[in-house]
Amino acid sequence: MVRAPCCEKMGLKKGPWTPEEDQILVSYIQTNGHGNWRALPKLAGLLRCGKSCRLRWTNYLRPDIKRGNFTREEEDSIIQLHEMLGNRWSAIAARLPGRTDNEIKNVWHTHLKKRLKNYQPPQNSKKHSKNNLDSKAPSTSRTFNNSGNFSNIQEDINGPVTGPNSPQRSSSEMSTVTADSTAMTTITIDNQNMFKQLDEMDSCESFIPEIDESFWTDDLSTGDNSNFDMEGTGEELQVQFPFSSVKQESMDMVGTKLEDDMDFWYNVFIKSGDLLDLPEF
DNA sequence: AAGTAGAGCAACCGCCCCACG
DNA sequence: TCGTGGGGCGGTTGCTCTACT
Repeated sequence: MVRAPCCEKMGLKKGPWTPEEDQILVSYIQTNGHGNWRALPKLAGLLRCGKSCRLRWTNYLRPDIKRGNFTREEEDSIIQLHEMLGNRWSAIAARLPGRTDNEIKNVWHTHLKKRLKNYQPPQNSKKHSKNNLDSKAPSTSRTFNNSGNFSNIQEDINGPVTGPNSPQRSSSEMSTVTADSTAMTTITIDNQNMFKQLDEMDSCESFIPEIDESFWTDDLSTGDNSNFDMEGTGEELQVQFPFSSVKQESMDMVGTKLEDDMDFWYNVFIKSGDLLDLPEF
């Protein structure tokens, strides 16, 4: 069955909104609320479809929208959240008060992608052959490199990571930390668990610590290996950073800024999986 | 000053999810 | 249980502005 269009095309206006239309929409919603978007334009006397009204309201007219340029902090947050959530713009927007998904999406495509590209070093894609990755596995393989950046190898191969309810997700819950002897440590993340964790953390505003580039380039550039005390398990996990990184001393996830940051990544990369499969280093 | 290219951004399109009857 | 419609989301388009030649 062919679905009827969301609005009658004939006679309805498209394109940029005029100040008069904005005024009508705002005053109507302030008086009556938006209720049924499809019925709203008729009731308000607008020659627009409900979808257009909803978009205009949510992306531009809503009183709680923060206008103006994005701050460096906001941009950093977007980058971090995008690493975790992928193109789930609404989920990212939910963590940035006053910003809309559309705005974030635009900023990403116009500014941040370029910004990331500028310091994204070349990857050795041979290290991540498709054979090494279950094509149906709900995981994203991220590779730390010498600059401390990481890229989404799995996304490169299988397309973008989808949301937590995507039917493409399988029930596989394996998380792995692997390393080769040359240059990179690859951490395969179970997205299903990760998203579940993120959803659980929605209410925790302090979930994401401030991490700037110096976290990677300064703090993690002095050591060789690191021992992580697995939180709550008493189990010690040795993670080798072949880019000669992390401080030698044992880290207990509390205290210094470095340790707080590692706690964050520990939550994202390690704790998100139920199993750790640690091959020999 | 005029033409062109690129960037930025608002808005649209089409698909998907979910509530409801 | 299934069909339907509304709302939400991500991708894309196209207009406007600005910088450059």
